[in-house]
Amino acid sequence: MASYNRVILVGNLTRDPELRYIPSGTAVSEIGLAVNDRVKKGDQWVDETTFVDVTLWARTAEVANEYLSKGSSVLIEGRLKLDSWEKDGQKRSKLRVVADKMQMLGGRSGGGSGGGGGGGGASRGGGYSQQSGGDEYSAPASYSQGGASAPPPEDDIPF
Amino acid sequence: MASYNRVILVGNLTRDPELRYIPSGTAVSEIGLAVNDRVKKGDQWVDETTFVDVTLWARTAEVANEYLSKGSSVLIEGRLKLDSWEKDGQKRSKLRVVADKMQMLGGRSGGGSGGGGGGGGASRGGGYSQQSGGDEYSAPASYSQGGASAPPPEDDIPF
Amino acid sequence: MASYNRVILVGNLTRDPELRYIPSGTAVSEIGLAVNDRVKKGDQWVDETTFVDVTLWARTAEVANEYLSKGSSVLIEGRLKLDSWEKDGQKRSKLRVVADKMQMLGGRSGGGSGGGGGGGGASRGGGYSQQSGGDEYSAPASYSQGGASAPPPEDDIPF
Amino acid sequence: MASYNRVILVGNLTRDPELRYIPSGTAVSEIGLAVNDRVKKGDQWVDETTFVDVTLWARTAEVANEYLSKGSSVLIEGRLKLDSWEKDGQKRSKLRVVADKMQMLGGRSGGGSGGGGGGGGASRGGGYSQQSGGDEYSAPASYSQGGASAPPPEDDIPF
DNA sequence: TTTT
DNA sequence: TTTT
Repeated sequence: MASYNRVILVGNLTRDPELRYIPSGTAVSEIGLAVNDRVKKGDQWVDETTFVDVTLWARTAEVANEYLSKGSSVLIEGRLKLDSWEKDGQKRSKLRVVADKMQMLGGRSGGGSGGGGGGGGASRGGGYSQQSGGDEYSAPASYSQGGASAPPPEDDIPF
Repeated sequence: MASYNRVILVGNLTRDPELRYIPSGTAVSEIGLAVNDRVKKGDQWVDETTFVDVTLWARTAEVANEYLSKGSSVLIEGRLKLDSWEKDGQKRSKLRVVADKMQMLGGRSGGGSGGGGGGGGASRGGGYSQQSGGDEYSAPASYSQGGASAPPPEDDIPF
Repeated sequence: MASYNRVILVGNLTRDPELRYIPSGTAVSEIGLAVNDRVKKGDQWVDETTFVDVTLWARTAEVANEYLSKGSSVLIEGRLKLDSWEKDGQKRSKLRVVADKMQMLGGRSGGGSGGGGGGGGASRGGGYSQQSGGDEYSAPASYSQGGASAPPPEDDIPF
Repeated sequence: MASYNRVILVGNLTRDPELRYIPSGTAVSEIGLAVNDRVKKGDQWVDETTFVDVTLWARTAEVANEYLSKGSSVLIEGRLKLDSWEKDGQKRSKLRVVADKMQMLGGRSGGGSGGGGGGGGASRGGGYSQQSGGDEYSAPASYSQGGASAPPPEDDIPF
């Protein structure tokens, strides 16, 4: 039972974040990440894009919703999670990433949110956070791994 | 295009490795990993198992085939890869891990390898490698990321 | 200001853990880790050992103290931290790792834990945690990153 | 002997890279990284900067030298290495990071190098690499882990 | 469903 | 298809 599960990704959002709240009031956000690797296939290097769905919780979800948009560059640290559900009597499952940390990277800030900003203890550093728009957030441990359990039926999953 | 893609897992094999050789002669091995996390769901800790398919290449594939078996404990470092294929005119895809490194962990050595092994420059350290059965292997960079491209049709994928 | 700091190590303890409590009552434990890499130097592979000091906090510190001993195999996830101090009017500093997670690996259980065992919500799974002694612990976020700051002068660094 | 050694950092260069060539002709570059974490100390969040010296080899070293400068934002993947030397009859040692991969992050591109760039198989993608200056490089396995061994006495460590 |  |  020695186990360890860690994923670290840097990529770009394939769409705007989708934020919702579960009944307990905890925020959840889903983002799609495109990660572009350059890998060796046979004897030549080719670009290969990996699309990964990422779930963010609590404050991290809200920050993502506020500051990220389609195209944003972001670093995600989390773990692999296997979602399972039934469809037409068929068992289906899908790997996703559940984020523990999210770090915006300057690269395509987009419209740049503007207002609000941080609040609470999650804001980072002093003045420079405005200039750069790059901050790291991580949910309190008690939220970071869920809170909701509903396996998303996502009827419209494309694969 | 700033991208980064890294996965680090410790888990147990759900089945014996399956080794094959692609036409170019490069070895490929598939293993199934069960990773047991203890995560917080709402206000209590629950066990959650994530099943991940891992592809190993070249020497690493052969070492896995020789020394690992169902139940073996192993650390895998690699990257997420999205396999895509069509089935009944439907696009399907699935995340897996392509390993760069494999490190056996003492824990359930199973039948214990047996013969020879190692060879070449890949054997690690001196006498202690026998005792522990724990060694780290990584394929040469030129192999580690593929060589074959066939998207496994895997007609019998269970999800 | 975009920053990220992550270290993942598997190695063996170079000495028994040293546990103490800071005034606030939080547990701190120091362990020394030996990490054995096989690296390429010029055209041949050589063994290279890296010695790293690791600080563990709170429950993780206590678990380490109870279950680990010299020689134990362990996986540590944490971050690099630069300790700074003065000695003879000279500024000195030293990198160490502050652990967020600790995962015992079966490999050299040593004298084997013995008493007590887990307690509270931190114990993992059912009966098997006794058998194997391998479990993952992580301190609540509120502890995991410090609380004390005293830069250990460590005059007696062992290398 | 089960060992694993992985460090992943995102930070900013504290100075311009220093490039040199070892007798065999292999390039080596040294960079200083400042990693800004926000960590909990007692009951409040404080900023904490960790300064880390990073060694890059071969093509990665040359790319760093060409595209990075003081202030640049970069992601480094590598391993911890303990350099040891004697000074005044005293054994000294110091942890550094030896990079396997380097990924420039848009954030403070600086003057933007300009000319030439890329070359060979290491250039990434098409036209966009010029625009963004953000690419990932990794040395061939045969270089990535050393070749030279000279332990830098670094009398002038800046902290 | 895909981003740069 | 699941391991401990």
